[in-house]
Amino acid sequence: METMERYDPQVIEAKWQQVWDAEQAFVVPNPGPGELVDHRDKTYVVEMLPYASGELHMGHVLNYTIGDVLCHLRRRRGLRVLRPMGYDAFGLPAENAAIKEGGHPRVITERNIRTIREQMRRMGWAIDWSREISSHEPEYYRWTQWLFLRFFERGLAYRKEAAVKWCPNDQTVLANEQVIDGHCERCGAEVEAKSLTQWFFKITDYADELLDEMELLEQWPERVLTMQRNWIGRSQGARVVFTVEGSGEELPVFTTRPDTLFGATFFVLAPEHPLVPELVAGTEHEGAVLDYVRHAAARSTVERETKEKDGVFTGRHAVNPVNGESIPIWVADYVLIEYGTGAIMAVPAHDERDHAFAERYGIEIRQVVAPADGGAGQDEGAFVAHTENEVLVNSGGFTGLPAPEGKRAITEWLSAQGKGEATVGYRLRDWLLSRQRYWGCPIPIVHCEACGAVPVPDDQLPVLLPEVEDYMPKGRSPLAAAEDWVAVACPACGGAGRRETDTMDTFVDSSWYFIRYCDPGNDHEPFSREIADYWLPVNQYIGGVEHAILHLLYARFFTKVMNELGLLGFREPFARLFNQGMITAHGAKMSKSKGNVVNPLEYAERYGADAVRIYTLFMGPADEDMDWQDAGIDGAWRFLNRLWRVAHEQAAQTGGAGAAEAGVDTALARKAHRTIAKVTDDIDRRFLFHTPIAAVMELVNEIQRSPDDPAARFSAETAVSLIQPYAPHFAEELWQHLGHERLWEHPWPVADPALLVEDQVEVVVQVNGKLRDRLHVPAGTSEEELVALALASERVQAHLNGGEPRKTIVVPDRLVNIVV
RNA sequence: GCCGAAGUGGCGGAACUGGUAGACGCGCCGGACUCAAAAUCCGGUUCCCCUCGGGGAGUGUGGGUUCGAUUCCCACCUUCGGCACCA
Repeated sequence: METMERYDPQVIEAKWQQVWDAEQAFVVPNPGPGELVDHRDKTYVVEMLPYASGELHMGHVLNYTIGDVLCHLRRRRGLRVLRPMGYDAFGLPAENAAIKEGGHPRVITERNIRTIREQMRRMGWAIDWSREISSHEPEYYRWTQWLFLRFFERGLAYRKEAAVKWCPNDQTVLANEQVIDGHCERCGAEVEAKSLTQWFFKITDYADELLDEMELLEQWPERVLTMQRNWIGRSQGARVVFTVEGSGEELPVFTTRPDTLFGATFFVLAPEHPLVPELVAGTEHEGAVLDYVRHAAARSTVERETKEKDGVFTGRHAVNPVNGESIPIWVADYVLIEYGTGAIMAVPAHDERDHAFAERYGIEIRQVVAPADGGAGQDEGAFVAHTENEVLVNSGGFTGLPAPEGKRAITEWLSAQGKGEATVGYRLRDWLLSRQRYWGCPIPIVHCEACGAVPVPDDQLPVLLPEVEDYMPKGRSPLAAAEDWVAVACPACGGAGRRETDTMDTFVDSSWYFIRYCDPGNDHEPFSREIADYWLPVNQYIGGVEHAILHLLYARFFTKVMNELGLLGFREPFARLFNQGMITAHGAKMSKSKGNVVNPLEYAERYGADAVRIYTLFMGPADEDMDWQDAGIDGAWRFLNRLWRVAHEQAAQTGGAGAAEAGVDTALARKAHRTIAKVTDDIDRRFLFHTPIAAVMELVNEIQRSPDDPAARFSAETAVSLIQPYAPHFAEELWQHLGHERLWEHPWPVADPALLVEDQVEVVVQVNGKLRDRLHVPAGTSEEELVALALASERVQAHLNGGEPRKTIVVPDRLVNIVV
C-alpha cells in the first residue's frame, strides 16, 4: 500500500499559481476584427473593483470567489470569458488613510495596491492581469478628463451656485447621494448647508431614462431597482402659478395634489427663497422675517428636520389662481429651497405638515376632499388622510368631481388660463462632482476673466495632478497652493488664466472603468467602440448592495451619455447584477473597533486559499448576509481532505490515466451524473453557490461508502472536476495525480440524460394525505399497479379501517394518496 | 409613514413547477482504532408519547383553497434593509 502524501495547501497553491502565471492561463486577448461581430460565445464578468485604502477583506473574498466560480465554469463550457481587475485609487478614503499614516497619498495608495494585488494572487482568482488598471494613473484619468470635457461641451457638466452639503470634517462638499441621514457617508460627521459655486453633472436630465430604461434590467435584484426608483422619486403633479397681491409678481409652486387647490389657506416660502427680502423690504415685518431667515440658516439640517415646525408671517398675501382668494404668505424652514420651486401652497386639511403648522398658528383648515360615501372626516379642522373614492367638496365649479378627475380638470383649467400646467417633480438632484481635496482627478478647466470657464484642449490632456507640499484638507482645494500650476494661459484667448483647483468625486472615476478594461492600453481614445461593443454590456456584474444607488446610478448615467456621444452602442452597462450579502463575524458586523475582523489571508495561511474559498461560499446563499464561524472552515477543510483521500484511493486502485470508466451504469454512476446536472444548473441558472458544494459532498460520501463500485474512479474524477471552480489548486493537483492535465481548460462535464433517472424508485403511500408506507418499485410502474400495491399494504389497510377508498391520486414514480 | 426582502431543528441552511420537511455542513451523543491524545472511520441527533411494532405534533400567528401547502390566497406579528419635512 503506497503511503499517501498529506494534503498540503501551501505547497500546492504556490505550485499552481506559478503554472498559471507562466502560462498566462487566464489572459484573454481581444478578438480580431472579423470576430468582433459575434457575441454569442463571449461572456464578460465584472466584479466591483476594490478600493485601494486598505487590505482585502471578507467582502472581497466573497465577491471575487463568486466571480471566479462563474468564470471557471463558463470558460470550461467553451465561452470566451473576460475577467479583468483594477483599483479605485483616488478619493477621500485613500487620502484620509494617507493622512493618518503621514505619507504622500500616492505612495500609500500604491503600496496598498501592491498588497491587494499580492493578496488577490494568493487567493488564486483567475484574473486577466494583462488588463489591470488603476484610476489614479495618468493613463487612466486622462480619459476621465476627456469624458468630462465631452460632458461639458454638451452642457452636461456645468457650474452653479447652489445650496450644497458640506462635510466639516472632510472639509469638502458632498453629493446628495453621499449624505446618509444628514451625515457624511464616509466619516459620519453631521453635514452642514452652504451656498457655494460648484461643478455638477446634469443627471436630472436623465431622470426619466434612468427610470424607464430599468426595463432593460430584468436580471437586477428587485431591491436595487426599488432603491433607485425611490431615489429618483418621480412624482406627477402640476405647476400652479400664484401671484403676489399688490405687485402681481409670480409665485409658482409644485404640487402633487392640484385637486386640493381650493383648500389652500396659506402660502409658504423657504427661508432661502430669493423673493423673501424683497417682499418684506421696508415693512413692519422686515425685521422679524430677516431674523427668522438668519436663524434658519444657522440651524443644522438635522435640527431643521427634527424640531417643531415654526415660521413667520411676511405681512404679504398671495392670490390663488382658482378662486382669486388672498392667502397669507409665511416663511418657514419646513419648506426646502432645493425641491420644487422652494415655495408651496399649504393645504392644512390634506397635508400633515401644513396641518401641524396651521394648528400652531391658528390658520383656517378647510376640507375640500371627502370620501364619496359622505362618511368620515366632515368635522371642520381635522386632517383627512388620503383614501380611495374621494370627491371634491367646497371647490367651486369642480365640486362633486371624483378626486382623480378633479386633479385633471383643475390642471386643465389652469393650463387654459395660463396659470399652470401638468408637470413632473423629481427627488433626484444634479450630481455635485467637485471636491475641495487633493487626491482626485483634476478638473480640466481654465478660468479666464474674459472667456469664463474654458476647457483644456484634448491634446493637452492629461492635466496632471501637481505635487504640493501640503495636501491637508482646509476647506479649499490644496491644489490652489500650487501657484506655478494654477497660473496658465487661457486656451481660448491666451490671456492670464487660472486652473480649476477642485478635483473630481471618485465616483466619476469608477463610472466607466468597466469599459476601459476592454481596451486598457488605448492611448488615442478612452476605448475602441468596436471592442467595447463586443464585450459589453457586462453579462454579469457582481458587488455589494452598498452601491445600489451611488455607483450603479452614476455608471448607468455615464453609459447613457456615452451612448448619445456615439462612443457606445448600448444604453445600459450591466445586463445582470448580483448583490452578494454581507459577512458578519460571530454574529456581529465586522469592525476594527470591535476587534472582530476576520482576515481571510490569515485563514488562507492556516487552511489554504481553497478551504477559505469553499467555506465562504458554503456558508449560505451568496445574496444573503452570512455569519463567519471558525468551526465552519474546519468543515471545509475536512471535506477537502476526504476528497483528497478518496481520489488517492481510486488512483492507487485503478492505476493511471484512462482508467475512469464513464459508461458503466451503477447507482454510483447515476449519482455522479445527477451531481453534474445539479452543480451546473445551480451555478449557471439559479445562481446558487452553496448547494453545489453540498451536492459534491454527497457524491464524495457515496464514493467513500462503495469504493469498489465500477464507477468509483469515474465518480471521484467527476467530483474533482466539479469542485475545480471552487478549489482550483486542490482540484488541479488531484487531476494530475489521477493522470490528467490542465483541468482549468478541460471541458466541463456533461450529464448523460440516460443516467439522470433512477430505475428503482421509492413511491410514498399516503392515506388522507398522511404518510403510511413506502413502495420500492421499478420506475415507470403503472398507476393501476401502484394503487394495487398500495392497497395491498398491511399498514395502509390498518389505516383504512375497512373504509372504501373514495378517491386515489397517483403521481407516477412519486406518490399514491388514498382518500377515504 | 412609504417601499423592499425575509421568518424552517441547538446553529448555518436544503426542499427549483403544490407531492417523503430538515439534504449538506457545524455542534452534540455513542462506538471503533490508540497506552493515550489528535486525526480518521461507523452509528445516532426536529419535538412529544410509547415496552417492541408504532402513534401524535411540527416550517412566525390566525384563517382559506386543495386529496395534499414551507410552497398558492387573505389578514396579522416580528426582524432586517432602503427612503423620508420631497409638497
